[in-house]
Amino acid sequence: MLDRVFDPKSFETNFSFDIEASQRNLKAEPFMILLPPPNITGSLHMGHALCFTLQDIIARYKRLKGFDVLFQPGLDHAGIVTQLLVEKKIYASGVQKGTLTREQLLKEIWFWKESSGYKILDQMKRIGISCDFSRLRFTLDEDSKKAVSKVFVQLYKRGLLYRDQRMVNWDPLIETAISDLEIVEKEIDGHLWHIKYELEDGSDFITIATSRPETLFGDVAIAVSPNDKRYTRFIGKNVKIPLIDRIIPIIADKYADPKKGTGAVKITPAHDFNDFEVGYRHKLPIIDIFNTKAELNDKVPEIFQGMDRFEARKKVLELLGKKELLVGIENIKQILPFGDRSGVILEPRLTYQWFINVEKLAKPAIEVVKSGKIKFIPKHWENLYFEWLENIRPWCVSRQIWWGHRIPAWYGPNNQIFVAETESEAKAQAIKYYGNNSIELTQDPDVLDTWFSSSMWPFITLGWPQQTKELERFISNMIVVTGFDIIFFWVSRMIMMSLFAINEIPFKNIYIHGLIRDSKGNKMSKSKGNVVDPLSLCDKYGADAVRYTLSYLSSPGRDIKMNDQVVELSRNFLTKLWNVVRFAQMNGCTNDNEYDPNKVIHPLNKWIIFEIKNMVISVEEALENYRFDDATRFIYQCLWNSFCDWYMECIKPILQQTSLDYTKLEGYNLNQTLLKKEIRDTVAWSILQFTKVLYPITPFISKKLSGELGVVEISWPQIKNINIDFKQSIKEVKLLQGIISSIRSLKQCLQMSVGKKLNVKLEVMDTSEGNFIESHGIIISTMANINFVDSVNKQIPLVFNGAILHVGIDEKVDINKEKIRLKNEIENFIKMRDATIFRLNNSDFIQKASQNTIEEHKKRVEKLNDKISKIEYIIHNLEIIQ
RNA sequence: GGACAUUUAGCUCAGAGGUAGAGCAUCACCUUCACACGGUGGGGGUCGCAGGUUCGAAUCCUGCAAUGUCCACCA
Repeated sequence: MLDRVFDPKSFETNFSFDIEASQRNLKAEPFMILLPPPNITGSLHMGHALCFTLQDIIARYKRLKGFDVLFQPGLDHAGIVTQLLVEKKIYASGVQKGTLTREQLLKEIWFWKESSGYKILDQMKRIGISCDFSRLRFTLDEDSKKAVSKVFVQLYKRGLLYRDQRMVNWDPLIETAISDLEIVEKEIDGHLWHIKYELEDGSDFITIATSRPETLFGDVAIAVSPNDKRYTRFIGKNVKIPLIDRIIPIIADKYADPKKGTGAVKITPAHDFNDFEVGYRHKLPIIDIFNTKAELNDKVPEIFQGMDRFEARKKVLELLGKKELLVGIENIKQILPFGDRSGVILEPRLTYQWFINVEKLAKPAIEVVKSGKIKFIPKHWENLYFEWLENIRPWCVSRQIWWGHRIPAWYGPNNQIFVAETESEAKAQAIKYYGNNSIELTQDPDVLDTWFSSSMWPFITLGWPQQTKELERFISNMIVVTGFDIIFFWVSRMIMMSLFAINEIPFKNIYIHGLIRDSKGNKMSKSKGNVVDPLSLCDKYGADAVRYTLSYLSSPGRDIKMNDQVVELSRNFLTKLWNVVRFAQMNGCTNDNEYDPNKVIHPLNKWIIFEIKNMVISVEEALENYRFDDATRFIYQCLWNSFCDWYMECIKPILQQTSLDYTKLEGYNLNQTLLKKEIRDTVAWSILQFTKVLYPITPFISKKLSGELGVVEISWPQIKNINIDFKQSIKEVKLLQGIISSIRSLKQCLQMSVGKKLNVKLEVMDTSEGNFIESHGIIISTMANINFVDSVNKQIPLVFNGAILHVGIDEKVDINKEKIRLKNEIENFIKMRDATIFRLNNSDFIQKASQNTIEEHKKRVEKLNDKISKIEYIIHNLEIIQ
């Protein structure tokens, strides 16, 4: 017997889903869910919980539907993040910065990974994610390394990957290049300083505006617009750079915008993307004044050398001020690029890096989505995908850090590059090239962008480059579930790489879920302190409640506002379910394998079977379309409104009765014992259907409760074989519900004294409905809390098909309220009826509306007329009493 | 500057060319034997605004507004 109190902690931790997650059926249709590998530095946040839960719902549903499901977990080595974290730890322990060798650092990181890198997997298990943990993959394991090298070489051989000296975004804290996607732009309050540059001969000066005065040491020209009359006379003359008096030319270039600043702009090719372009056009030199940490180098006067860029700015301004060359300061809003990992302002920097010419890879990737081979759900995310791919720029894939896939490129003495999967192959190439086998090769010190290996995740997890059975079976039969924020980083690159490396689409569907927000709709962030921790929610309400909430709130294209209150709702629902099973146990309802829903006789049983069948069909349809919200809602409504509020309440009086016998009734042929047995079996059967459809969403409680009723293995409901004719039963139960609701409303309106039962005289017409009402009187009297009597004095008649219920009322009761209520009701019905009649009288409507619609309208008028006349009858009688 | 999304009850959100929905909150009543994390009965909305298409628009189209997000640019 279940505990009186529903406490998820009492059973959730007892369950493990490892076995079913690893069970495979090679004869069944394959289906894979591509789990985005969390970082080894990660711990489970709400976004993970959402993403993984939705995937787990799909995985479990597909398993129940008989698919061969592969749901494989993985971990991402997360280059920069992990290296920063471990370095910080090492430095905190007293090690001097910069003294660590590459080998020492890598050893420390591997050690850290083995001791703390698996935390998130346990947290995933806590929320019931049923991956096959025996197939765990890591983006930096040996097989991944082989695959990464192979693809790198392929790209290189096809000319899609190259090494080049170009301007890149440089992170001076981590001292590495990063890709365009790793930039976060932030608006800050900045200044525009106006600085005088004197002409070489001292005869005049030109004033430029800059937000970065410290870069003047790297200036190589002043540019003005060729159309700017203010400056025409300066073009071709030379100026002296303030403080250092180096001579540079004034040039005309369309880049200089007369409307911006002073119209004259200093050109510093080494430290600005646009200036680099201008410098290139005018064949100007490039003077890089920073080291890798963005400290000033030996290209500047000695007092500035080694100075940080911001310190240098202050000093430059101070000196300019003293020389009266600083002639104005404007306050401006600036949008500056920050490193998303380091949080510092990035510097444009000219370096040698490896780039992928993604433009070529993008074309087929656009095509597979345009042609519908790959679908985004919701569809509108395609726009974002296309927009990015159509304007894509080369992807800088090299990083000047140590933790990651080492670039498989080696350099000979004259810097000749040898790209190969292994060092010995590179060596072989070198021997051929130099005709000499005593050549020393040095491997490129850099590693690849973490997203390079992530982009290969769909096929490296399946064993590529080996042609495994899994690869053949599951590639292209996948769904990926993720957030919109990594469509660029991950999704699009996986599509490009799969098409390139294995010539297959990696997956068919991309489900893009919403963003988790706090209850006010703000993004969750540590700095705001509004982060909701999924694991503490699990501790408070249970993992099932958290999962249920996420599923319930996952409407396509909408963000999820998460707070305790919504999880409470889920917990309440699960409590309800828990108590339903307690009821079943108290009434001896357990699973009977002989039970056949097609053979039930009692209309209530037929009706609830019908309701459940419909619910299952709806849930299936919803899940097939990834409408987790709908699926959850259908189950909720069926369990709570149909099963608990009506079915269970109706059968209670029957189970408690000792003298009820349906054998007399035509077509029933149910004696007391058989009837109760049929009800108990239907209760158990119904609950089991609920545990089945809920299993993908709330696996813990489903498993627990199903077990309580004697079923250990959970399967998807078999409802296709249920083919009884429900029509009559639905009609009867609706009649029953109508009668009960009417009496309840009436009673409430009359404000009868607490707990007092109404006396009702039942007048039965000799019809099947009449007989039905009479024989189910026990249900009506219990549910509506009335006594059936032979006669009543002062009464209100309630008219139904087949019977009139004369509701006896107290002499003192004020029936005016009831009259007002009924008059309002009748007014509404009349309005509705007249609107419908008006439409039917409209010749355009009759001509143009569909036949079905017209029929519906006619039926509606009939029904409304019937209701109206019944209420009129009651009002008429009320007036007589008065 | 460009694009996308959102706008429906006090709140959170479904819906959708033909009678405006749910949960929470609210009001009234009820400790009845599965459940007060419960039950019963109520109240509450010109579906952001303005046009258009249609017999009929909350729903389709156009424009606008507000909010959010992304991309691009900025001396």
